[in-house]
Amino acid sequence: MSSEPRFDELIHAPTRLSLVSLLAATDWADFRFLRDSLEMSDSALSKQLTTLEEAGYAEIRKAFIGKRSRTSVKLSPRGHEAFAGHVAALQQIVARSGLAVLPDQV
Amino acid sequence: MSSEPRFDELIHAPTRLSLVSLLAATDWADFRFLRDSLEMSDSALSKQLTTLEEAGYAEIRKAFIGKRSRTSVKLSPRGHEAFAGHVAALQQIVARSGLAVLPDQV
DNA sequence: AGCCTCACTTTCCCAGTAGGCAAGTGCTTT
DNA sequence: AAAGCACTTGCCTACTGGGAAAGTGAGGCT
Repeated sequence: MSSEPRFDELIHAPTRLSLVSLLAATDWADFRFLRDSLEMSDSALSKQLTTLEEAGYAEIRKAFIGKRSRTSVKLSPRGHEAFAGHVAALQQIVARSGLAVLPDQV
Repeated sequence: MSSEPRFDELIHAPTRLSLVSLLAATDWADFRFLRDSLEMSDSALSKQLTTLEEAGYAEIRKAFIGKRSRTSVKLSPRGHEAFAGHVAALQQIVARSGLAVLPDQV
């Protein structure tokens, strides 16, 4: 299920690439988990999540676990699409270097 | 010969990633070839090449082909190292998602 | 009620970046 | 002498990401 290559500037930015990649691997991931895994500040993460949400790449859910609020996020289908497309674009770029032969999930 | 993963911000920037990747595939590449392949302006390319040179990632050679000057560039060993390291870092990041940038080294 | 904490969010600010455009450089050609 | 080629440099503007700190809303404590 390889997507069409489509370089996505929004996803490419270093922190977002890590973030999206992590989200792609999980279902709902919660704020603290992401913040700690990526070692970023609350504000930086919050802003990036908002960015992803506004792009339609992520869904943000605020739920109450017990009495404390917890924010969780997951990639939307569009987010998954975009990520896969971006990775395909990276493959294509890198392939030019001879470093990699395109895998194409043979 | 896979390098140690080492995310390189300098290489990561979109245009430079394409540029370095292209350089990694060639030996000496000339200015016009790069400019046309990457569809960038003279000034943008010139600046990026200077950036790569200052980082020690590229060598710039000005030669005279006939009577006209030609500028060519090639990745230095350090540049190759950094690029390979960066690709490995991307691979590592993306691997978390279950996708792959590189085919082998599963 | 008033104050504190938790879990983020938002605002303000700033440094860094990339690229367009225009002018400059060095050499050659007419 | 003027124009052209092959870049290079300077100027400027738009945009970005992150730190610091104040703000928000719900729950707890006394």
